[in-house]
Amino acid sequence: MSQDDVGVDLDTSLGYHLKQAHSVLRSAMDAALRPLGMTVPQYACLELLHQRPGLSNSELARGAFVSRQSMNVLLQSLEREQLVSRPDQSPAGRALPVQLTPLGGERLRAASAAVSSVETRMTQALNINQQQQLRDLLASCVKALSE
Amino acid sequence: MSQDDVGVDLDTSLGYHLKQAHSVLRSAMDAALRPLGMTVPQYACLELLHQRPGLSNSELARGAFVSRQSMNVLLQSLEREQLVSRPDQSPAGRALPVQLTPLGGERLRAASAAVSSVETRMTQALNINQQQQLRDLLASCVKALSE
DNA sequence: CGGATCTCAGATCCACTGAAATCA
DNA sequence: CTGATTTCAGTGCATCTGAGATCC
Repeated sequence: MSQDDVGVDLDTSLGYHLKQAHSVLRSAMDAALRPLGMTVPQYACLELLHQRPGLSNSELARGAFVSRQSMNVLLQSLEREQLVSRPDQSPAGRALPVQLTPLGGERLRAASAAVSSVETRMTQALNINQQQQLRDLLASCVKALSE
Repeated sequence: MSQDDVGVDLDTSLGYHLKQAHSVLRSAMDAALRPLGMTVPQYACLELLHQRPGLSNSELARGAFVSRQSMNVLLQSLEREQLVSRPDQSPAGRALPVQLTPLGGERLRAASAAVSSVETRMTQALNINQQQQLRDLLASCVKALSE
């Protein structure tokens, strides 16, 4: 467990810190959503739909950082649970706009509260400026890697 | 795609930015390691072993943020490829200390170079102070969530 | 390009066994 | 000192999720 050997690369690697933070946050969100019978990808999908109603499967997949296939099976399960609805026929083109049902909105409120408390806990040691800094720095990294 | 509706929560959510950054970085690392025939978890395991030789399966799992079982099958594949070695019998207790083989060290060097170039690309828009800030802010989040 | 299905690899959960440390 | 309890390591099994390829 000691780190007094040659390799301290991990401690200076941004990628490692990013991976660690993501892992810890993911675990905390899992734990917070489990009592509600919801998974993190499901929550992400519902949250996305709340803010951008009528997104297609592919758009939801991109927004939730999963593949189209994964989002499709996820949507099927959400449809079975009556949390979202899709028309049988596409109104234009091939995309089927997904809508949040009233029940879906209800479940989302509870899930949002749980997730918000996790995020609050995560950022409790950071002031407003630091939170903004962190968002900006992460956005810079994303932008640099996407170019 | 427009975001002129009520929900802008995603843009202010640290969790979303974290998820996005992690996703983009993961994709970039996947792409960089693919030509070398290596996956991200494999690289993480080798890098960890390089810096802390003799770690056990469980310790490697914690360090790479995967389950013990996943790390175990990963180690089995690395053993088949002669990149790591484990004694048949445990010298003490039940833990089998894992060692990097010369071939493993060789492959790791190439993989490290590929990953480093990705990390450099990611942080090229950030100066030294900003990189340190980002590490510190992420560490604060991890610490807050772990308490 | 978007949607749906099939198939496969990867990861996790659950449970069991074994060994070491700790304590009554 | 001994024996019970706790903790942690490794492994196999069943299962689930996610991604790729393909077709429409």
